[in-house]
Amino acid sequence: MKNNVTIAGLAKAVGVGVETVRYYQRRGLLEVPQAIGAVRHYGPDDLRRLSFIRRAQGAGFTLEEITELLALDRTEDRTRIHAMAAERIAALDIKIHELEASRTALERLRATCASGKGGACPIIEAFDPG
Amino acid sequence: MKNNVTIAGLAKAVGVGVETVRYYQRRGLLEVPQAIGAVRHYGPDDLRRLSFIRRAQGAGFTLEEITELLALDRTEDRTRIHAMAAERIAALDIKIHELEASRTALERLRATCASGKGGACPIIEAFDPG
DNA sequence: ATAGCAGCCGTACCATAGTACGGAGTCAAG
DNA sequence: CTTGACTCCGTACTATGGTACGGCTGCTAT
Repeated sequence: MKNNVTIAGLAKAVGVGVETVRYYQRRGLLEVPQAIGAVRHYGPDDLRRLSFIRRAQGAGFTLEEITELLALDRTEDRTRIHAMAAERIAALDIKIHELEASRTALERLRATCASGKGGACPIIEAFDPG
Repeated sequence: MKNNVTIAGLAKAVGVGVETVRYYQRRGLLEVPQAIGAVRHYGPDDLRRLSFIRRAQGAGFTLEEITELLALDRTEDRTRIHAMAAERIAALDIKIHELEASRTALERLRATCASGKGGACPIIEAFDPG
């Protein structure tokens, strides 16, 4: 488990900014590693943790929830983890359906307004039956 | 086209707060109707417009984009409308796939951590192959 | 006619998730 | 042994989309 990159390397590996990493440290999502000399060095653990944060955000968890998930990872409170996962899946299902409905409405709008000219292209009505 | 509700009625009809309606007025998304006496009254047009704003938000348009859409509704610039719809559909497709991938990962996590006790319940790894 | 709720207005404040900035220290190469 | 890039740190600022507050006024019911 060699610790060999500094903050910029870590950030780049996950596609975030240095300031974002520091922000996560401040919020307690990432721990601040021991400095070798005056500069911190990061290893694979930090990388996996940071990747996880990003993916969890993609799943719709807030940073606060992710903080809790990371804490749960240490305690292994399965009940709570299970509940949080289930809750998020339910929210995702709703969201996905909403987005699909929006997509349908937009597709309809696109089709209606595709022809060159003349006639109605009713934006406001486009979402009505959605 | 009778104008018969005040701001609270309008807000309630769409499920937003009065302050939100006022906020949209300030941003130019909703026009401020003529006051009858000192109080504004809102009609079906305002209702449709406000509903549209909410639905468009649901489709992922920002308030700024919605402002543009509402302007386009007057000019009927089909090309621009078409482009905005297409752009948003593309973004929705990406988003929907992301959420579906997240859902799969969460489902896996939920399954893994469902059993009562013992063994790993690896939260951080849950999203890895996702 | 008067209490009290609604509406109106401007301004201020909130949450979330960063992003920027400026100064000081540090490390590695030329 | 200096230059330049990078790090560290605290603080401040940003964007987005609201939400709250307080003073004033005017409509309505009792």
